Amino acid sequence: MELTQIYECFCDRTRLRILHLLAETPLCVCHFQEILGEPQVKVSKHLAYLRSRGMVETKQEKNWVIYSLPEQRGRELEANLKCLQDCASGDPEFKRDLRALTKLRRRDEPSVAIACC
Amino acid sequence: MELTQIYECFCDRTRLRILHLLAETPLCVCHFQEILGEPQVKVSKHLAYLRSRGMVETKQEKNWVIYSLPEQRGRELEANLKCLQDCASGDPEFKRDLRALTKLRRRDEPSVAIACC
DNA sequence: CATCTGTATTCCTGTATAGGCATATTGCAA
DNA sequence: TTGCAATATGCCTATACAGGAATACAGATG
Repeated sequence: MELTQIYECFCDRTRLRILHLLAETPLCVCHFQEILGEPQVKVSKHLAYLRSRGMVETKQEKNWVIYSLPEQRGRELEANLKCLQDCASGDPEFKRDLRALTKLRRRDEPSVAIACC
Repeated sequence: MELTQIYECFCDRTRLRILHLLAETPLCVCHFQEILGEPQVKVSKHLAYLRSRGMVETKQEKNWVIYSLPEQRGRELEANLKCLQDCASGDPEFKRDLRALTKLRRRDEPSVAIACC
């Protein structure tokens, strides 16, 4: 994956929030909708953008599509994801997202990524 | 500086090469032209882009304009610049740029950033 | 089959950029 | 002053998104 492609994926706030969440756990579209508070189209399009660039992978689970970070990540992607996590730790919005995720996981325990919505 | 703004600056190869060089030393426009092998307009415009976003600072030195990274860098910028340096170390083009810089500095010693071209 | 749910896509409009060419600008030197 | 060197800017065209509205599609369920 080209370095600039990584940064192209990173240069939108919604996509950053998505990737930040995915660093924590795989998620389906409706989870993103709920946590980010963004309309379905917007979320879906950004996910498509990320997928078209190999930044995320998908897996069909019944009616849902589960997004996750790729299993195999290049050195550069790995470094930048780590850097993002570091930067995110000081940002109120990212922290809020993480709290929302935690609450949602507690609610849906134990099968988060399956019976997701 | 907003995190996404950093990534917007990072998502063009020419700008990445510029920033990678600036992490080493301040430089004037014609140095960039020479090292990058890109036309003056292109270099100048990318530098203007970076300056308009506070990613670089300038200083007039006689007939030349010396560009440098800002003295004060936020935590996020610092982290991402470091990450960029790390990623660049494995990229042939970035390495070539660095070699070209070294050669140019040797040639222009000792007053690199002054009698620059 | 009919329908519902979750997700993707198409069409549209507005905005941002990339990069080239020509030209402007600024400071210095003869 | 005239001219040159270094740099910036305006105008142009092509391309890429962002985001909303409406619609399509696919799988599950009744």
